[in-house]
Order: sequence, then C-alpha cells, then structure tokens
Amino acid sequence: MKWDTLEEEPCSLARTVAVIGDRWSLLVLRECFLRKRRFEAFQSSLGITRHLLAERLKKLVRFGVLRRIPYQESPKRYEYILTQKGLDLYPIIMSIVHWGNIHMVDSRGRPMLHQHKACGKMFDPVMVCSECGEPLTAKAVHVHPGPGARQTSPAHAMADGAKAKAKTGA
Amino acid sequence: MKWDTLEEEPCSLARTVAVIGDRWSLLVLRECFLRKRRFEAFQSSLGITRHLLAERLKKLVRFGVLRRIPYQESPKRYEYILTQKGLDLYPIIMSIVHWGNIHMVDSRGRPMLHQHKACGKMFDPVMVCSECGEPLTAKAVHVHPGPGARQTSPAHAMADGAKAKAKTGA
DNA sequence: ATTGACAGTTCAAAAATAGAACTTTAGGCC
DNA sequence: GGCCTAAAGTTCTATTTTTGAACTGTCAAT
Repeated sequence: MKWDTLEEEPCSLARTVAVIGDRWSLLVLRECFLRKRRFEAFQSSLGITRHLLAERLKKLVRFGVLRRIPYQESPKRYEYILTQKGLDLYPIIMSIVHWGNIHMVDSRGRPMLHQHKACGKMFDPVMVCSECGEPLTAKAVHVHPGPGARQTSPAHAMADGAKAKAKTGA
Repeated sequence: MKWDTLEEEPCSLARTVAVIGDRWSLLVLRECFLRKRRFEAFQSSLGITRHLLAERLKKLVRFGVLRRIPYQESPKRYEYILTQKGLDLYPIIMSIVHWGNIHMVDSRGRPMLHQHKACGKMFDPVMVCSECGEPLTAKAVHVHPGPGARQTSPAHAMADGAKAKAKTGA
C-alpha cells in the first residue's frame, strides 16, 4: 500500500493518516497551533531539514490544512496559517498531547500545561459522547458499517481498474 | 532529528509521535480496536509487508501499547492485545476518525458509524474541558510551560553529551 | 507424502529522509 | 560599490526506511 492509495481507502482513519501520519506533519502542526507561521520559524524550532519542511508544507497546503499567504512582495514571502480544516485538527493534537502527558512523561512532569480561558482552570481534554455527554471508552462503542463502507474485498487487494471504477462510481 | 531523539523531546506531542507517528502504527492500532489480534489478521487486512508488520508490532510492544500473549505452544504462537496504555489511545483514534468523517469523506458518506452503548445513539466524539465540561477550541486555550519544560535551547540543537546529561539528570 | 496455516526472517531494489551547500531578492553598513 | 545578513526555498549526495518477494520452521489435516 502506498501513500496515495491510503487516502482512497474507505476508512476515515486511513484517510486522515494520509494527511498527518508521518514523522513531521504533526510536529509542524504543533508549531502552527503555537502561532508559528514562517518557514524559518518552523525550521529552527523543529530541526527538520529544509527540504522536507518544504515538502510537508506543500502537502499540508494541498490537503487544505494550511493556507499560504503572501506577507511581502519582492522577494515574495509567504506565511502558513491554519485553515478551518486545520483548526479542526485541534482535538487530535490535544488528545495526542494528553496521552503523552499521562504515559510518556518523565519524573520532571509535564512539559506544558493548558488553561481554559472560559473557566480559567488548568484542564485535561476529555472525550465525550455528542448525544449523552458521557466520557467515551472503546468498550462502550459499537461500530457499524456506514454508507461509504467498502462493498467487497479490501482496497489494497483490488486491481487498478476496479479501484478506478470504485472511485468514479461514487 | 531522528526517531529516538523524538521520544526524548520535552514535548508530550513529540513523544507520542515517536509511538504512533508513522505510516502504519495507527492502522495497526485501528485493527486492534476492531478486535484483530493475530499477525496474519493484521497483515491480510492492512496489506502491510510482513517485514514491517513484525517491526511495528515489536515497537508497539516495546512501548507498552500492545502485549504479546502466547495462545498456543508448539509451534509457539502469539496474539497482540491492547494494554491499558493502548486502550487509552482511544480518544486519539476517535478524534482522527472524526476529523476524517468531517473532512475526508466522499459523496458516499461515512465508511463507519459509531453507536454509544450507554445511551444507544449514533454519536460523534466531542472534546470538552475536564473542569467545566465545555467543548474546547484552540483559541480558548492558554498554554503554559510545565515542570518538565525545556530549560534552554531546543533539544535537536544539543550536543550528544549534553543530551545524555539532560536525561540522566531527570 | 503433500498441502496449507501461521508467524515470522532474509535479501535486493526502490523510495524517503538527512545533511549540507547553493540560489534569489533585498535591506543595512562602511 | 562591496560585503553581510535574512528569508524561503532548491539541489545534491549519502544514509535509512520501506517495499516486494521469497524463504524457514513447526504442526495439523488429507
């Protein structure tokens, strides 16, 4: 399975992994949420190679997660800012940070704390059910195929022709 | 920056990315949450190469996300099941799936639907503040350095000696 | 005796990433 | 004018990962 087949899988997780499932994209997005906007800022705070940073920024722009905005003419210079689609990644980022806070901290404690402006308190994110508001656990959830579920065999087993047809037929 | 320096960064996001931030780990974990447990099951439903699957399973076991349990003797056969640490990844998985549901579906609609056993309804996950219960957005959150924050320069700029010392000194 | 299932391991070829130098446009300093 | 710096890339080679395919070892069934 290649990167591009990943985004065509009939699975919302696989499609999202096509966007953020690599070494760097989530780190770049962390910087975005910390208000970094420029190439040099990303590069120096992450230590990513310039080559790969350029690649990743292009990818995130292509997926509509970042927007490239010129902030000066000649020489043309751009900043990268989160679109709404990008801002919507916030729960993913926060749940990742939270898991790290619980399971990956050393004896010094958390590298970062979060304060909710609305209530003023330091908080942790909690994932709840949109319908009843109760916290969610894996065991309390039933999974059902939805309208976009795959019909037959796994996508990675399909011939190219069949795959193209499956896409067109949407 | 290499994979192993990633998990030593003073950042809960970076450390978690060291565990799940690659092409395959999240897909393998998806299968785990769908009750798959065996090598062949992972391999055939993901289309991952056997070599890399073995690698990834080893990594997830090493990080304590999966446990390797023998289910038969001679020939020794193992299954891989989620530990509590692994089960705690559920909010990450669900927020990733949710983002894909909102931003990456085609006209056919969602590949999967989720039903909350507790209330019986189809739901979406919502991330709320642990203190006041209100939904969270990036703009409503203030970030503060915590006790485990880095003191001086970025980790990727440290010499190896300094880095080793920083770890020992924890 | 042969086949098939399972859980890997091994190896060469292809792709991605790292690391470093180089490019382009412009402003500031002497 | 000549030299330095800054920003945002691009280009190049070397290294590391990943792929794809075949192979191994143990047992059960035919």
